Amino acid sequence: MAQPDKRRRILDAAVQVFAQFGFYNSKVSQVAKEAGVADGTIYLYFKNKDDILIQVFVDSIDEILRRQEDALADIVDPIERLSTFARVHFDSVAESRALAEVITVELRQSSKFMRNTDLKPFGRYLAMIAHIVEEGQAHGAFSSRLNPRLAARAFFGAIDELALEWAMGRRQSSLSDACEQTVDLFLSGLVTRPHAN
Amino acid sequence: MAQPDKRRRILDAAVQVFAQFGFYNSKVSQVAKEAGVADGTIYLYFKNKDDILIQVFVDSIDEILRRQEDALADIVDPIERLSTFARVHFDSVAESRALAEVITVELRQSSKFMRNTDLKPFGRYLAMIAHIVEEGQAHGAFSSRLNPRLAARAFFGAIDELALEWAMGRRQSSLSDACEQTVDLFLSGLVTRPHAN
Amino acid sequence: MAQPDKRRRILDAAVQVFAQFGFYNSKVSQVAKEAGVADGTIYLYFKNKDDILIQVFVDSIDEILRRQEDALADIVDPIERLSTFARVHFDSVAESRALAEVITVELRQSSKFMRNTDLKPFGRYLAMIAHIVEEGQAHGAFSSRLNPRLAARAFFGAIDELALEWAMGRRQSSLSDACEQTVDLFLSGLVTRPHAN
Amino acid sequence: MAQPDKRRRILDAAVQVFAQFGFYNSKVSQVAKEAGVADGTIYLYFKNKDDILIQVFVDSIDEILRRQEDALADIVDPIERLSTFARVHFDSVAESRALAEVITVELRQSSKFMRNTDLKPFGRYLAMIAHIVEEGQAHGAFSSRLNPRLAARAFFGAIDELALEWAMGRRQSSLSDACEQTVDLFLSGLVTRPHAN
DNA sequence: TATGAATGAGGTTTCATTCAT
DNA sequence: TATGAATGAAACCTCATTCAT
Repeated sequence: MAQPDKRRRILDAAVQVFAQFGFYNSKVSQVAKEAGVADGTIYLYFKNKDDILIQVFVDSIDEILRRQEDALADIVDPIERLSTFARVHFDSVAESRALAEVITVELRQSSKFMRNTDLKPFGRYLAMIAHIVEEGQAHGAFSSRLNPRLAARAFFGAIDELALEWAMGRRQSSLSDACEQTVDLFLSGLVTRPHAN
Repeated sequence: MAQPDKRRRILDAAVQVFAQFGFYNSKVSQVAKEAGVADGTIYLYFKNKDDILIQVFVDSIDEILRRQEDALADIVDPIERLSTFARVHFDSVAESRALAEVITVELRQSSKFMRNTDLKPFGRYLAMIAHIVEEGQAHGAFSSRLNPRLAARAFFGAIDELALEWAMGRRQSSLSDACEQTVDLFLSGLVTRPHAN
Repeated sequence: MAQPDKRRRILDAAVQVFAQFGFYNSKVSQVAKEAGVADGTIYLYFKNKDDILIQVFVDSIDEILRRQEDALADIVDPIERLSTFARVHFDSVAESRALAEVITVELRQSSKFMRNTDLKPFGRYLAMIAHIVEEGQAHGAFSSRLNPRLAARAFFGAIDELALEWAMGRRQSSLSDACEQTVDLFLSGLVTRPHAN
Repeated sequence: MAQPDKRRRILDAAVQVFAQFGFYNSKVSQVAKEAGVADGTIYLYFKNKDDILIQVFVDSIDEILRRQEDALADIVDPIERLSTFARVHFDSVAESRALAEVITVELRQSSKFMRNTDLKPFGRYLAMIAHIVEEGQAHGAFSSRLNPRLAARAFFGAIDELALEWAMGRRQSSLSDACEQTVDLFLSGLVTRPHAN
């Protein structure tokens, strides 16, 4: 008792356990044990097991969204904005491989979750990318041929897949390399004229 | 009596059920009912519930691999090869939204599945893309700056994410558009000189 | 097909399988495989799984009863009759350890079987012993203090337990020794005056 | 809520249910109902259904072993020791016919149980008898012709069979009579000179 | 707030038995 | 007679959730 934030400890424990066993193969009692609380205590902070996963996701996306906003605040060049976005994403994922696995793998898993209105944060994340693309198009820096939402989705898919590869432990190069190359790949396709890298 | 291929009927039923409810929220008895067989019959053809999902995946990838090989057989131009690959992928996915959902969503879900040696077909799928990239680099058509495996993974992530968006029913444009734009995006990044589209 | 006695083969197979796995842990399909017949064939010769065990028992007891009757036919001395009985029992058991295990272990297992009227043969077996004791008492060779049925039951328990020990593979002496000593032990208690052995 | 010892209540319930229906024909839910607990509660105290039977056995043998040790503590005469042993055994069995049936019938049933190392208590029980015989032989009270382990096993078989007869409800005389006669029978065979009964 | 023993609904799986061939 | 694919009832066991303390 007396730990300042029990909710936080449960969420952290959940990330570890879900990453190792998968959401549906994880037991609430495992999470409780990892968090050092009683099983019943979980239900003082979360509605049910699903809710733990949702909160993990919401909290994580919120945190990354905050970081993205901070990082992008002073950048105006569209190309630099997109490349910064990718780097912040990779850096965030790199902080916790377990978290990366949970948000990229577990969450897609069920339409129940994906269709959940509480997952709007994910929509906001995609919208953020799309917005960067639109800005770039407005600036004339990005090709106007592309549908911003599709480009955003494809961009997210690419960086997420690379983060997943890294998280699953089959990485054959550093996250940093992956980041650079992905950005490179995409920027070439986006910019009206291939940027001199 | 009994329809000729009961195994096939069970797999098809499983795809429908898993797509609708998610693997872990699907009951074996639902699959049996959908397939029009008794619960026990499932276990004459599959080791257990997990095995059904694995076989869905293996069979599907095998089928798509076959299609890709057929489609690519006579194409030599690297750019065209990659764009054909993407189109075949989208076309395959378009055939069964349920199957798309299952192979893109359910399968990531558990490292238990992803690490399973039976899932080597997925590795072959990625290798196929990487190979196309390498050929392109050898031909001088694709930039040699890129790590083929990373590029393959990113490419797969992008097209898979778009297929997922389409499958999950939030598509705001046709699969066909998505295909075209993704290819466009990537090819611009890959080719040594931006191709005139 | 064409095997002369399929019923016999199924019974023999059942003895082997039941002895190894225990009745309730044996599968009808195992018995069928061991007997080299199809699962369904079993049901042409036996009402159900229980019936197989009952028939194993009935057949075995019938066989031993026949042997006992043959062996005892020409013996009149009560002491010799009892010692012969024990020897025939041990010899029969020694012929098939599997059979010994089935009839001594599996059959007690369920009151369902023990109370079954089809198990009368077991009653006949006990009655045979009791009869030998009664004759001995009439001849004045055995003490009349004893209740023949109790003595029969105790005698059976003793030789059966030794047969079980032997069958279960923890025997530390030969069946033959066990036989001799048991008879010795009992005869000393039965005879009006300790016989000179 | 919750009687002090739920484990005890489950064991007692199990004895009743197993005795009536046989182990393999008993359902865990029957035991739970008889014990007045939920099905799942069983698994807080026992690993699985098999474990319940094993614990019934281990607990019972432990209890009887304790009684035997108490009863034999002050007795030195070998003949009296053996006859006391038999009486304690019969008395223990007489306390609960259901328990008698379970420990004598169900437990033999499966080599899985008999070969289980947890059943060492049964070995200790046999060793106790063998020890009494050895002491008797050392004292010169019992014939040295006999192998103590064989005699112990035969003795156990005899008293157990009589206890079983009594438990199964076909008893034609009292347990007390059975006890007396068995002891009588055996002692006559064991003692160097027939004791004056 | 916190606990953790108890609950009990319900899923996966087994396997004796059937029956069309 | 013989087969063996198919059946489907039912049991064991798990585990998310509750609630008395």
